[in-house]
Amino acid sequence: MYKRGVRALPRNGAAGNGNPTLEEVARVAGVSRATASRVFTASPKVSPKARRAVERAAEKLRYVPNRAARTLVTGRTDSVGLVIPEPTSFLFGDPFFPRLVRGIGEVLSRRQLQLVLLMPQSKEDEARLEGYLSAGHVDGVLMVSLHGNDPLPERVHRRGTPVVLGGKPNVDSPVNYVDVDNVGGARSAVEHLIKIGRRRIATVTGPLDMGAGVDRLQGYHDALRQAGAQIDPVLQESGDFGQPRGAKAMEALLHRRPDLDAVFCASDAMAAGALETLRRHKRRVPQDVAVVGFDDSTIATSTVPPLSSVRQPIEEMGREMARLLLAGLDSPPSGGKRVILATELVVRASSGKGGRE
Amino acid sequence: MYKRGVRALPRNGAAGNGNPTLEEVARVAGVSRATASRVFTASPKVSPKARRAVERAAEKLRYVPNRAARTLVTGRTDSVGLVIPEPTSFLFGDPFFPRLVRGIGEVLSRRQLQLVLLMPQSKEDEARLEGYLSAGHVDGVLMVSLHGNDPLPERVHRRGTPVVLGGKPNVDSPVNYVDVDNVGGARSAVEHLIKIGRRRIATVTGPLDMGAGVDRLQGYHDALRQAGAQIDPVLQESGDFGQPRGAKAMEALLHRRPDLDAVFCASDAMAAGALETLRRHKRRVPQDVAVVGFDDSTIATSTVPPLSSVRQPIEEMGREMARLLLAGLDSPPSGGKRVILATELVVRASSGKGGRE
DNA sequence: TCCTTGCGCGGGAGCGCTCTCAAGGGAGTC
DNA sequence: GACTCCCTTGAGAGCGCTCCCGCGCAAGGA
Repeated sequence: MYKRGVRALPRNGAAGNGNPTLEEVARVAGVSRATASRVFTASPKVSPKARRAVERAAEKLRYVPNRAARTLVTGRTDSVGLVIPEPTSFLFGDPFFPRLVRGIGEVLSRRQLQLVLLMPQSKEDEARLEGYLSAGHVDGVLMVSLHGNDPLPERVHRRGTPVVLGGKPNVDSPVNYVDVDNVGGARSAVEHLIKIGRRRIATVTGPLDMGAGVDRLQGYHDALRQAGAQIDPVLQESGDFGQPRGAKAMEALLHRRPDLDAVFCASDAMAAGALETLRRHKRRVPQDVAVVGFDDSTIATSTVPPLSSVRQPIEEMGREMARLLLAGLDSPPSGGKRVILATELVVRASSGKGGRE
Repeated sequence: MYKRGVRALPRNGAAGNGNPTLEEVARVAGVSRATASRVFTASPKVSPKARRAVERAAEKLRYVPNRAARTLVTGRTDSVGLVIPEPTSFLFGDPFFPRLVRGIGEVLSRRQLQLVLLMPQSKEDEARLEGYLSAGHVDGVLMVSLHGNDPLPERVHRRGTPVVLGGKPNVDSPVNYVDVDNVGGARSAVEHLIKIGRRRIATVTGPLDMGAGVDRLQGYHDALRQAGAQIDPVLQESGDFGQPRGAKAMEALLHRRPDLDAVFCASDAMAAGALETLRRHKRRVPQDVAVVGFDDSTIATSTVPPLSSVRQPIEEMGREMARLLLAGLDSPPSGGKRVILATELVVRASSGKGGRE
């Protein structure tokens, strides 16, 4: 005898997981499926009585709408992707990542949107990513800090999915972005060094294939120029945001200009490295050499002396990215919006009183 | 005349987004939808010829399967949730969060699973979360570091969704978890202090409503006991993992036991605070007081002197969590699995040579 | 040559939901 | 009292996919 499939039994699939469906809620509430649906889609066309009945039934059955079914018909997924390229996560100072995600989450959760983390780890992943993002698996995309000129955001944007970048893209692109005022932050750091009487101000830059690296160098130049000072390439050394490179860069700077009296480092980690080197060379900080970092990370308060640093509104950046994306979800595709958030110099002992002015 | 709906036109919804469907791929490939489907579900029952035809058609049309439709019928979502309670993200040293997520992502991406970040930010969010997790919106759940005895993981586990915790739960629970060997790490730190000749070893604990806090204190006790030393409550001060509390706790300890000759801090940030206080009190580190931290964060290398610290395999913890979850997805619900990962003491100047032994 | 075996394939149902359409019924108007 | 209007409701189709069922055909055994 043949084994025969039994048609009447539910198949596997979502039906099998024991979750109540809208159908059941409607039955318990004594209304049609359509009316029950209207309650959950916040449609206004439901009588108070019917609404109450449905709400009670839903509560009783612990009903939770099936997102897949909803997505299938509406075309919305109620989720947004956050793309973080592999190398990025390590460059960031301190609690950058959690703070950013927190800001994003704050705004998204008010709209009941889920955040899907996408971290391509190989070329293969990256190739798949564009398809994934464009296929409607997410309603919008947030991306942080790309190196070089990644074509991905622009491609996805063109395919019609709203995109917001965190950090200025290297190339000129029609994609919306939010950035902190790296130029202004660096400028205020260097202006501060000038104001406390420093004249031979060096800098350790970030990686110059990143917007943040370029802009912080720009701010350094701006401040010097505005003060009528000359820009001396000998006072400039490039780094990678990491502590060891900071130490090495400081070594090189001291070798070339033993008489430098201040250094602006494009990250706190590099500034910590610089402090190390300065100590080894018996330079007093801030008396002989004043030091300012960037990021205002936890490192800044743990060094000796504590680091003056430029504070960035990371949470706010996350929030603003999410807000910009939400605006893009509601209205037709737009581009070219940019939001720049102010930074703030926090002066501590590494450039503070006790100097020689 | 009435406005009449035009039935023939596609409605809004996923059909409107211009993405090709399986139907179209099948048509182009000259096979049935069922056969095309078999190609994408990696079913073996497809002739090489048909398979090639489908693959070519898919490539040509840039076909990406619609996840919602697939989920609707299979009941799988191919995504897992990562739950991070609000207060948590701030407690963690340094690059904890990115490193953990990276480890998780490494394993998940090999299986094409998406990571959905869930950060309940209010009581309301938390209430919704249980429904969300149990309703089949994710195939499994990863959760990190809960305070107190959060009933959520156990509830979700009981409702049939695989769960893996990062960090030991406070209460005894049937939920799988991965943790680093906090007890062993702390023990090795204190044993090291004993070995370099310290006898009055104090500790600044973490929050004692967290597993990590309790276990690190436990390790401190174990090491002392094993060395035949007495456990003196006067040498013990509680903290919160943060730098300011570390500084304050050190103050209290020095006041009570001016003759202490070592301190083990349950986090690097607190150790940095302790160094601050010791400096103010003109204690030399490590000559007068040796200091060891925990986390081996970026702070550890930026202090003066650099901190000895206990290194944790964070990426590996993420990977192991993901692996454990994958195992749970494949096989029937299981519980009670636990994986403890070894830690490693990194000795630097704060407890190193130049001491007085 | 006929029958068995099994592999590959297509037909078709249905997952749970939203949304359009049209119908029912109560209130308001002349 | 008859008619109109609007507010609420239900029926039904269909989103794109997977999987069960059974058919047909080629290969192997008798």
